[in-house]
Amino acid sequence: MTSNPRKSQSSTLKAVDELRDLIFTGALRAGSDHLESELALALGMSRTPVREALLVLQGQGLVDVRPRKGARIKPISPTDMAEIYDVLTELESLAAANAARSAPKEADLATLSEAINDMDRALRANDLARWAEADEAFHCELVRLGGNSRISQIVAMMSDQVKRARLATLDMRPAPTRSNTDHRDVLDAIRKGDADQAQQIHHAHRTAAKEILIDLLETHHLNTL
Amino acid sequence: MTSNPRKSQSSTLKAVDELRDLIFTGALRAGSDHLESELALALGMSRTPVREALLVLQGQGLVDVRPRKGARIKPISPTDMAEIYDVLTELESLAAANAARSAPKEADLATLSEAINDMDRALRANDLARWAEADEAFHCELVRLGGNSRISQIVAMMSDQVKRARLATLDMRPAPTRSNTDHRDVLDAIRKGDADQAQQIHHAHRTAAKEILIDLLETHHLNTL
DNA sequence: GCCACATTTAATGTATACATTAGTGAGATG
DNA sequence: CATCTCACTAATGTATACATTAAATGTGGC
Repeated sequence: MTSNPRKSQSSTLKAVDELRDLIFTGALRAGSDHLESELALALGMSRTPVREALLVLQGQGLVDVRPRKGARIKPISPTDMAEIYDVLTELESLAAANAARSAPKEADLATLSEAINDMDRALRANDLARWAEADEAFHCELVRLGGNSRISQIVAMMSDQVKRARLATLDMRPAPTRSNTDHRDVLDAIRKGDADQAQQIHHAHRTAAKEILIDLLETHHLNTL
Repeated sequence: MTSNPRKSQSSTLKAVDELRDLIFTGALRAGSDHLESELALALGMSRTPVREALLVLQGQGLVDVRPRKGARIKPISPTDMAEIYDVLTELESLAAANAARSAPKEADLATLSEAINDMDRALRANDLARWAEADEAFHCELVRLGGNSRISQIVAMMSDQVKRARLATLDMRPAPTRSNTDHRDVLDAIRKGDADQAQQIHHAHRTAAKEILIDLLETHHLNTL
């Protein structure tokens, strides 16, 4: 029973998935233009599902569909990064507060705790890619615990928009050891049910991350990642 | 030169506009299902642009496309309302703070000020529909002044999701006179450049609105607006 | 009379043909 | 030589034909 659930997906959904992958990995470079027919050929399907997929991706802020110029893979500027991190900061820390207020049982915090441990292990192994993965899992789970599905959705969308830029700058950043202390502190605050503290710590955590990233982009003149 | 810009729009965009109108006015009732072919017939176009429009509307959280059951107009429950207002509260008050920090000139605040006056006039004339319109203009402009385009986008999307429910409950609510004092206070705080105060007042303003609405929905058992 | 299964059907999913149109470049013209 | 026009091209936008498939319906066996 190793059936691949993707097998039964519609071409449109497959196109969305595959295009997202191509965008995240940089196979479709930021700022580049792509005709519908070109993408259809590459994905082995007709233009119809590709068009539909591009509409979806446009809704997710990943591409701009520009008639007769092709779909442009949206680049991320330092300004974009600042906008997105401001949204993430605000909504994630609200989620952290709500998570604390919801008085979760220890079992509910297992995933969060595991993500923190994963980050520790990844850091010790100097495996930044794996650290990034666990970091994303942490933030995703934290927001889920907040219990607001719209916040989860928005945070996922904003995270996707900066995913490429985050990966590209991963090895330019100082080792995120401080980051993990923050994560543990947030978890502790949630355990204690201290909503204000959870919110405050997470807010500071994200604000710091924002500043590091923006500085990085600006000093390296990375204006279109 | 009274050319209608809509005239040149694609069918897909026209379909998006028209379907949104039908949803907001309630012509397409919350919770109802609609086949692609039915909508295509109603809009006088083929299924292709209707399908594309439905994908866009699904991205905006206004419909759910469910294979073989038709597109369902998403209803709003009290829980949805709470989720959405929490997002609006958080992001709008951040925008208010940023607007205050941006030290806008008086001319930049003209639209905001005008919206407040409109609300006053509408209240005196007992014209709730016009008050609602001006209220929306106020919130929209406030967020625009915050200078974060993603916040504008998200706020617009969340507002759209509750638009029907807000209109439907308009004449059940107490006269929003307190609301307008809040608006003026927020504007004053922005004028003074007091970011914290702007944020705090607006936060309280939205939180109060949330509680009034949720109470209303629950006492009237309006579970699927 | 009820359940399992085949058959039908109605809706979506996809490909393709066709219509439309923005951009391009050649040629004429000042 | 610059520029304007017009036809052409290539891309999107739209309709339609066709493939697929989930649900509904009926049929036979038990």
